[in-house]
Amino acid sequence: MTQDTHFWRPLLKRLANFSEFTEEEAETIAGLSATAQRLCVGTVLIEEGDRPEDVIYLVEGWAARYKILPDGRRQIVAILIPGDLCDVQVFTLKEMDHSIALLSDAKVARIPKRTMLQTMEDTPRIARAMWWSTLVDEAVLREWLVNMGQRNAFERLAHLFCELWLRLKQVGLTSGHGFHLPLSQEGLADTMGLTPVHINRTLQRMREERLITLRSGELVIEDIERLQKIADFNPNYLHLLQRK
Amino acid sequence: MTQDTHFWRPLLKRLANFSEFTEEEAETIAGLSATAQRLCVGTVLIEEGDRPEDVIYLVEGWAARYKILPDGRRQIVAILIPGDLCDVQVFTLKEMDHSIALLSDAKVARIPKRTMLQTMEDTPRIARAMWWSTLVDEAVLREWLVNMGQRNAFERLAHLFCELWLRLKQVGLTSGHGFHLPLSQEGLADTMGLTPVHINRTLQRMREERLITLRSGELVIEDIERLQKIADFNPNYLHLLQRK
DNA sequence: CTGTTGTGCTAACATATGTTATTGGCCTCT
DNA sequence: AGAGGCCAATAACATATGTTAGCACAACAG
Repeated sequence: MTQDTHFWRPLLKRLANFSEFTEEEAETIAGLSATAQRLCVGTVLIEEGDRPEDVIYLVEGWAARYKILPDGRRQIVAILIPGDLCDVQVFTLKEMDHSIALLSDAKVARIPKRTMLQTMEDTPRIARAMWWSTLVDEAVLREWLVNMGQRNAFERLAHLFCELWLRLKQVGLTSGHGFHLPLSQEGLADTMGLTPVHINRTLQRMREERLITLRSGELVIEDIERLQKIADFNPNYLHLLQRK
Repeated sequence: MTQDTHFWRPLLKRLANFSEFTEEEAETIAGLSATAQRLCVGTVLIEEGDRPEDVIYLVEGWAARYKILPDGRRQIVAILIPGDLCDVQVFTLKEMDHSIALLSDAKVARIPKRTMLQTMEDTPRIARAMWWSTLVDEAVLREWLVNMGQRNAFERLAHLFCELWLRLKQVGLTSGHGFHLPLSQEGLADTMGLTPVHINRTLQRMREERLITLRSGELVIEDIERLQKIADFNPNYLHLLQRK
């Protein structure tokens, strides 16, 4: 366990796209949990069928929501980055219909059910902001569906990179046009509904065309405008305030 | 405009999967709107970029959420059937990131923003049920993503048919193992991220294998167990009470 | 009655992506 | 220092799905 008062920065930054909080509200959020836990890559946070007793808050590191098919294939249906909450509403649905696991070593905080429900009841503005973030998650799912249904491998990967870059920038985790991407080519494949071999081919082409650099988990987007154009990337679905 | 006291049956049936309502609560829901409007196929209910002032309730007929790409391709990201609400939370996000249009002639009721917000505030149990239904919509999106990412055309279509059958049964719109399917092969293609030609091929194969009959918009599932097995259909994501 | 339009169906061919296999680099463990 | 494991890279080949085109039929409008 570690202590760190800056836990909640990224969440507050994200929610600020919905509404600014007062000092008091920010403190309420910061009071949801004071400690975080270090966990290592691959740790399964929540499993399909579970009825979790906590909301998990991702302080550092990446995680993924995914489903496994009977024959072992895996589809990642969402990527979680620092500042993301795993299912604010986890108590509304009776049972998890998917699993969540860490994509990298990470630091997570747990918010007990009671605390969460009480806070939502006592501070409607915070409750609304949390719901807002759930709705944004849903919007992202819709865009991913468009991505899978209508775009080819090249456009699809480009779109993912554009999205991740914006989301990471929002919480201050980019450096210039680059960021740390803790996903192997197999992880990317499971995200995009493609095979690792084809992800590799596609990455090679992106490098050839001088769109990106990717070495040992560090992605640099060399030409973001062209990448966005290729992906037909329109950030409206992220519902950010600053349309940039 | 027409009057009809049974408007709200399908919605109440659906929400019953979350919680039973008292007589009084049921009346509150029925009081959300007393009139419905007939509209014809293709009518666009809400367009990307809109800031709607009403929640739309689908009384009869089908609708689809979709996004259009710059080159005209369309991806359907959700199918709405009677009893479905178009965005309870429409006022939480500032702007629509997708459109909704009718897939058939339909009857819709409009619930004014004020009424909706007031009801959510006054009757927390109803509010929670509405949120529950939003979460189920999100779960469906996740399953669709798995469908697109991991299943081939045959399995994918099979999965869609299984889902639609269950959802329609829930609101009493099936007859035996059949139901009315107001989607052309092009509509199915836009839903599955495939071409109409390939949808046709796939339907032919389903007929050959005696899985379905489909003639002039009437679908009959001839062997539902086999279809579910092919699709690897697990209804848990619909979060129904009766696991059937 | 006749043109028009939408929809379903089929065929021949094109291509994006999957499959299987091999290789080499880089860690980590012993 | 060697053994084992994970990951990236590449090649040769297989196949699911896309593309383009054409025909038939029903619904509908003039």
